Amino acid sequence: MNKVKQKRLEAKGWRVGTASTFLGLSPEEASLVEMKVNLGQALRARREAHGLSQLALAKRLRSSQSRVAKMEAADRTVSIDLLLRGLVMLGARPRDIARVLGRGTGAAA
Amino acid sequence: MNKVKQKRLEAKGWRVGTASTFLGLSPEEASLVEMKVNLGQALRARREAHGLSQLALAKRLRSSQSRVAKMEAADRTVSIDLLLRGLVMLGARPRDIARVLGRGTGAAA
DNA sequence: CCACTATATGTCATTAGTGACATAATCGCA
DNA sequence: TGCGATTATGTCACTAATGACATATAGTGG
Repeated sequence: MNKVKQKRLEAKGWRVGTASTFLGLSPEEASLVEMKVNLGQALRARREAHGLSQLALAKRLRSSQSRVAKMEAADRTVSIDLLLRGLVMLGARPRDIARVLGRGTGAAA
Repeated sequence: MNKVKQKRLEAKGWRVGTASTFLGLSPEEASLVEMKVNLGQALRARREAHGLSQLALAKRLRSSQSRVAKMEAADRTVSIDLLLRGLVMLGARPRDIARVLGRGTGAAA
């Protein structure tokens, strides 16, 4: 797991980083969180590649800046559905999304 | 788009199949529906591979038989989050899910 | 035919996700 | 330094998703 991702998780209280953690987080839950974080990062990357602010993207999504921020941060209150909608709105096709999901953090490996 | 998938979509009123349709369904929405249908099919395949009934899977998911049926049918009322939870619960890893999402129906191609 | 099992479909109360807003950091840039 | 733009975080009313239940529709074996 890379530094950036870990920091992001810890910041949101996912309790991921330091060795003893992952306690209380089943492998299944970990998989889902991992996917969500990857999608959040991909969303940010795409948004920036499009030269859009969070506010600008929010308008396209008929959402709000704060929610976009939470999407990129993989906040507990954002669904994967919403992340996918955001990515698709930024031109991501299913195969692009597939590539993002596949990005291993080395969980099982 | 293959026959089975199309039948499934039409049955649920997604109005997909016959040439003139896809009207009122934006490319973005189509992408999302397509992914959802693929996930539903994958869920059924995995469940059957595990020799589980919908009811048995429902118990593992702490859900109900009816909801599992709706998941596999890609019902409008089921979220992609729920589908992913189901798949992960059946042992699918992110890379497995990625493969499912990537299955093109020829939308953009 | 009936009994049993599995799946499909509709409805509804409870819960979780959402958009919107306020506010606080953060980051140039003059 | 302050100012404008961008991003982060907390809260809340409203909406959509969920589990549960009832019921319907196959299919299977007596």
